Amino acid sequence: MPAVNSQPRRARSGNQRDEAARLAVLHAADDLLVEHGFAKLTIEAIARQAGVAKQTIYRWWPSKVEILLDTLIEDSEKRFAVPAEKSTEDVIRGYFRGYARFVTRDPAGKVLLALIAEAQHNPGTAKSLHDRYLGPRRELERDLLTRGTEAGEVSPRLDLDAAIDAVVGPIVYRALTGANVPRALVDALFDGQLKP
Amino acid sequence: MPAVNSQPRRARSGNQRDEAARLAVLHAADDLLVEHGFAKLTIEAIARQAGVAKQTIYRWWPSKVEILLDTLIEDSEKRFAVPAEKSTEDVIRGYFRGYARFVTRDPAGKVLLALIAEAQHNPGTAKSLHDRYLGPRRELERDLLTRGTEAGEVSPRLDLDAAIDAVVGPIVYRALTGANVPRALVDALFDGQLKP
Amino acid sequence: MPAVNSQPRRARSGNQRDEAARLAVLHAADDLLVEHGFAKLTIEAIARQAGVAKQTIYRWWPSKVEILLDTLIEDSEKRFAVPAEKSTEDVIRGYFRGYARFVTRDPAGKVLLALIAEAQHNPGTAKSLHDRYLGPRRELERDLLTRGTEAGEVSPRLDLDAAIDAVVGPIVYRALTGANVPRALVDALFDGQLKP
Amino acid sequence: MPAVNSQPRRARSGNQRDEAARLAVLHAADDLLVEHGFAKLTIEAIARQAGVAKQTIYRWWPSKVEILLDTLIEDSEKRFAVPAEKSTEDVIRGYFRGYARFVTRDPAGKVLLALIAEAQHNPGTAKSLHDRYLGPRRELERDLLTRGTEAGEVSPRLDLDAAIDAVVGPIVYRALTGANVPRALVDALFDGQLKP
DNA sequence: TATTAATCGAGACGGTACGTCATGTCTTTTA
DNA sequence: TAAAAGACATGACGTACCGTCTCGATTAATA
Repeated sequence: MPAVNSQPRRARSGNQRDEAARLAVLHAADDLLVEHGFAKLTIEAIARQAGVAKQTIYRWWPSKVEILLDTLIEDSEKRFAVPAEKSTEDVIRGYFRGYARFVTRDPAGKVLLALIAEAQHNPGTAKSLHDRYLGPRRELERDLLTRGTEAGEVSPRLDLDAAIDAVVGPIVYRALTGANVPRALVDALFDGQLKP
Repeated sequence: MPAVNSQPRRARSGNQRDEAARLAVLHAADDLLVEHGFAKLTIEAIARQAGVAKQTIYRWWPSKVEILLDTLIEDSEKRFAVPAEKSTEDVIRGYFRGYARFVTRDPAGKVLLALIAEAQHNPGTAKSLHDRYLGPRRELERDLLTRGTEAGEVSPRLDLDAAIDAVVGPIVYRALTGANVPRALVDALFDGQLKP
Repeated sequence: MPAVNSQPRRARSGNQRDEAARLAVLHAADDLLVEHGFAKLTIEAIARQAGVAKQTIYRWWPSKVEILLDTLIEDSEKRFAVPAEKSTEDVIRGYFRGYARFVTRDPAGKVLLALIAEAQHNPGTAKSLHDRYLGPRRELERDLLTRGTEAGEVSPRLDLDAAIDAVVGPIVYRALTGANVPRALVDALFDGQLKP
Repeated sequence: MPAVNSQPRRARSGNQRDEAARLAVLHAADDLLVEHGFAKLTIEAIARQAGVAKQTIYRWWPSKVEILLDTLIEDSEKRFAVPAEKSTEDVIRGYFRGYARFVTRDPAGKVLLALIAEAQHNPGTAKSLHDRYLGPRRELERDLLTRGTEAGEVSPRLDLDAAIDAVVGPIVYRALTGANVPRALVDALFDGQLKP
């Protein structure tokens, strides 16, 4: 059964990890999740879609969760990075708007929702999700808000983590329950928690 | 493989649905979820644990999600009902405190988290969860808040659904990510959204 | 992937073992061995060819060796039974001629050679082959020769097992090494060992 | 995973074939066959055991059968050569006694049995076994017996190949079926076929 | 004294088959 | 007619080897 993606691909590079295979797996996982849902996201299907041997997947990823984390981390960085420099009110507000857009309208955001979901079923997923995604990102978010607070741009009503959860929580919860998250709602949450 | 739960049980009742079998399935599902996690919650395992034939499960429930919804609805009603009468500030505040307790500390609350999770993987689950649980409950929550607003006990900053999500969202999000939800946090959310 | 053998087949018979499935497996094993050789005789291929689930095979046979033993026992009985009644010289001589024909010219005889071969690779196969085929058959052969000796029809030069091996050994050895076994050779072995 | 056999070994010899690697492979194959049986005799296991890269094996041997043939030919020559000079009755009788000892009691004899077995599963093996082992050896055996016949030391009842098979066949057959081959049996076969 | 060419260990790769498990459907037997 | 029992086709799981390949290192013969 040949690869589904058609480009010539594959300059097999001997002893070294094959970057083309790595990308094929990540894209296949992404595609399958978006097109057919998590239930159809099996290792066999990924291998089939990517034109890759199952063993190649098992060699590099301990589970499909880690594959999804890899795609999530890459996609998040591109579409949804935590601003590392400026901490003005508008930048911070824009970050949360971007968050809402990511989890409700960007196909890549489905990966985050799927991983939060999977973490309920599987303690290992929970740990990986925290260690590799939620934890590091939260660190950056805290930095962002700390800098904003010091600059007098924002002023959280609650302790930092609680304040972030008070904004992010409703966004994610609505995404998980299939509701939309209009920009006005994000702004209201932001104003309520960070601009009082 | 005989039933795990030991009582003699089962006066097989021919013509009528066997209530003992129904209860055995619900308890088995609950037990398995709490003790071994969602991953081990298979139809086969439920049948084994309940000492029931698979077909008996398939006859009465279209999927294991509906089994869990049955247990969730029963358990919610017992431990976590939406107050139908009084709508004082304290009652409403108490309701959200109960919500937080349910999803973070009550084993039965794990069922709700598991169903929210499963809904990400499976559109049918999403529909059932809304139609049978989230929707009806939200209706009651809206009533509760409406009565509270009319009585001048609370005064939501946002439209009703958004206001409820602004309180429930952070609670559920923290539960989903394994964080605790101290009573003080619930109170702060409540005060911020409903008492301004 | 549908069954290869085409008849409508399969009136699935619920609680009871499905005889059609059993036969389909035996025939598929036989066919594959004869047409493609032992190397292609995998459980997956048998399942495919028989239009049967792998699990159905694993449910009833501990290994493909036992499948082959089943076919060998049935086929041997039909084509190559040990004469149970008469023990005249001609009957006994005819038996050994039949033996030679079976292992060198009958496709079903390939199964015996394959099992002797597999027994070298696998102690479990060796045990099964003895317990289910070689042992019982040797018992009957000993009876046959004992009756023949008592009737004065034959007179073995060696003890019974050695005498039988002195005739059967060359036949099987030549079959295993791809040589033919002409009738005259069988007769010469018979005359040399049993008619001196 | 380092080599299992411990000596420092291997002064990698650049341009030339590495004799140490060749021997390591042969010994590893022998060891694995004797200690763990044919089933565990995989190319990967040989490479592991020998501390050699798989490619080194594939470079020099087309299959593991050829490896075994190499060891068999060397070991046969040492322990079990066809007498090239004298052809007295005792020498010939001794040869067959040695044959029996080799296939039933010498670990190296297991290799011959394994190859006869493998030849049933694989036509390529059958050809190699004949071309490189059975054929040349049979040639020598015919010479031996021819010289013995001319010297009046033996007098076969059958044509040469049949006579040899009438002695060797029972020996090998009993070895294949796990029976012992006492010296007296060899002598009886020898006397019956070659001394009448 | 470089350069070339073949060897070696290592190990990634696309595959096939393994034996196990859960799915949802079906049938028989028992009460 | 409900329920226990369990056979069945389907298909994913994670593992083991297959035979091919490409690397970087080593070493002998050649230029």
